[in-house]
Amino acid sequence: MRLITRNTDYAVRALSYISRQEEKVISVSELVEKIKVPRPFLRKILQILNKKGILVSYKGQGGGFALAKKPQEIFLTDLIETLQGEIKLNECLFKKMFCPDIKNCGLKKKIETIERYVVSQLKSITIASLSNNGCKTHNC
Amino acid sequence: MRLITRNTDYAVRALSYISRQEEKVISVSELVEKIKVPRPFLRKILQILNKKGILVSYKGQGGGFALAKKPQEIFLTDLIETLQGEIKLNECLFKKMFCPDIKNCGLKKKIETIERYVVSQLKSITIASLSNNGCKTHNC
DNA sequence: GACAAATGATACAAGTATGGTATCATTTCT
DNA sequence: AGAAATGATACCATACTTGTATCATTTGTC
Repeated sequence: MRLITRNTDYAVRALSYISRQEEKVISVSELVEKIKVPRPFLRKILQILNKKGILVSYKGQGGGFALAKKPQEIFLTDLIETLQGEIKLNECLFKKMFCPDIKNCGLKKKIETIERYVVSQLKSITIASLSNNGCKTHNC
Repeated sequence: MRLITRNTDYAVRALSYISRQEEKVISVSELVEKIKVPRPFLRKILQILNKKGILVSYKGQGGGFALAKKPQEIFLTDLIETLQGEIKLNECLFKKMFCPDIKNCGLKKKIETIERYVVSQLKSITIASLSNNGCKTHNC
């Protein structure tokens, strides 16, 4: 059970790298060379982040990707939700089918509490905070 | 990203049902009928729990499964670890390969903190607590 | 002892998610 | 015109989840 999968991890690395450069617009070629991730997969990830308004893209020669927001405004939760789907730890596996009293389910309540905590913690992590602390080139 | 998968869920239902019966030994046939889960899959799950010492089994006519521990001593973490593997939210995806300073990685530290909280919360959940609260027949 | 009822062991398979590749179209700079 | 970049999209390999199927073994009852 992983909180963060590889596409989110790659996204963090890429965004983190971009945020540390003088030039705003960074090409996929440069990213691939610097953060060592598979090129076609990274392109797919960056295109998704572009559509979601986290990156802006520039086509043509000299083009590439730039941050659409300040690094301190890009939250880890945004990346996880965009690339892995909604953060939802408490999905009841039997829905309305059998469960006679879903509202008072003890397990569900417990997991909802856990989920709220996890989300609040992840929200406190931004690209800015990751770039400034710990390992700068690879956020493992 | 799910904290609890279906096999753990089935295990919870089965153990919870067994804990509420007068008779100690319950057959798979009875469980299948009462908690409505696929028979061969449930058998596989119960066999695993038997090997792990959470259940004891009795072969032959009139046989079945009984709890090997008191309901308040069977923790949700035991079931998750047995059926889904170690609870490990913080797996670094790049290991030693590239990361220059894994010890000080800000993201890793954050996720370790979250993991400790999640595990401590799950440890507070037992078969006993699930049987006594909320929906009794189906722990959704 | 025969038979039925139960679990033990194990191999197989469908469905889904993750991680990744390949290709062609489009835009833009020079 | 041509090169360099992204956009869109189809495809593929692998692993994990969620099962199914089958035969062997044990045990209680007649």
